[in-house]
Amino acid sequence: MKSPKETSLAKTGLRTTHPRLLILEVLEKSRTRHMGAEEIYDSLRESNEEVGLATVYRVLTQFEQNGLVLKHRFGEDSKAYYELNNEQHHDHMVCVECGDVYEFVDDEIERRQDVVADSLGFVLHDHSLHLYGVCSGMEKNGECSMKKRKSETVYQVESN
Amino acid sequence: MKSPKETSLAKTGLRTTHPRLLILEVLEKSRTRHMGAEEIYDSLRESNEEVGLATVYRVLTQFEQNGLVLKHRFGEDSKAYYELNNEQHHDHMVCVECGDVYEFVDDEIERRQDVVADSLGFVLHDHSLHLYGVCSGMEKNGECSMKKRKSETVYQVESN
DNA sequence: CCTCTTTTAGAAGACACTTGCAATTTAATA
DNA sequence: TATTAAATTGCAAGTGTCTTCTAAAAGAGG
Repeated sequence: MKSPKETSLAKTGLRTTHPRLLILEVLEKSRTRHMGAEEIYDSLRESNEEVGLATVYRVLTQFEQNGLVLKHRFGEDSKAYYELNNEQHHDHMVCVECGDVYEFVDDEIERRQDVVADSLGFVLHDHSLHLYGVCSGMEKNGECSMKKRKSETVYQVESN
Repeated sequence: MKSPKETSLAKTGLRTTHPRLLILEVLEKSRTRHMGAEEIYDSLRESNEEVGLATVYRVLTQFEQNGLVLKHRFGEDSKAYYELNNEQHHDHMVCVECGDVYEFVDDEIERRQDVVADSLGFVLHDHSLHLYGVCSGMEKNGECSMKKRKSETVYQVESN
């Protein structure tokens, strides 16, 4: 009997190892769904799980290559952030004060991107849209508005 | 009598130095308008101009802080690219095969970004939109379509 | 539980910058 | 055009993030 995590590893051909299961677990439990490699490493050490930093990097790279996670770079930040791939395409809105990341989709923007690529004579492969601003919590009272957020869903903007 | 480059340096309060003028010149002459620090450094050394790499980095940082240049990171590329700030906001379309960068604006996308930020309760400060694909030249015959391009203008997509 | 292959930890290395500091250059003033 | 104080530079050393090397350990099939 395989756990869901074992199943997803099996599908990629990657062996089920302790470090890989642990890293998936950390990503699942992540409040913001977006974590840096070092952050994942620290989180593991706090739970007294001995996983080397090099392994964390290696595993994340493998996960990305196998579509299990998505990798992003935000703003000037020179490090990468990883999120579990929920198979639902989305863009990112990042709070420049608290660092939290919100996910959204806007169909109109998606459509226009195709038009733009087309106009320029490109075959579009991929895109990344990052919005940077200050979230309502930080704006109002300096307290991150996402702290208490429980469920994580991609915000679908009304195409009004 | 000041040259345009001296004038723009003066406006920032930065002293007119040989390295700074040279770097502005290299950026002006750049075919793609988007260059990495090391690339600028190499270009200078090819013209027998002795400017240290650290200086190139330092100057580019100062230029960015003073609004003379814009800094971008594209895709997985871990290095930064710089372009002269032409004061006309634009997004980027990058060819994943030849590496060339095209600039464009789409008013509809700009508008929708405001709507999205608003819906999420954010005060929008900034954004970056990168489209990745294959340019027509590379797609057709493996030859970069931008090579012969002379004038560089921001492509304004029809808001059809 | 044996054997083969994959994976891991830790150390060393790579890459893209950044910083400390003494020497040089700039530019305001004499 | 000299003088001089402050800004700037070059080089070397240092950082942060990530990758690679190797011997040892752990998975998976028989």
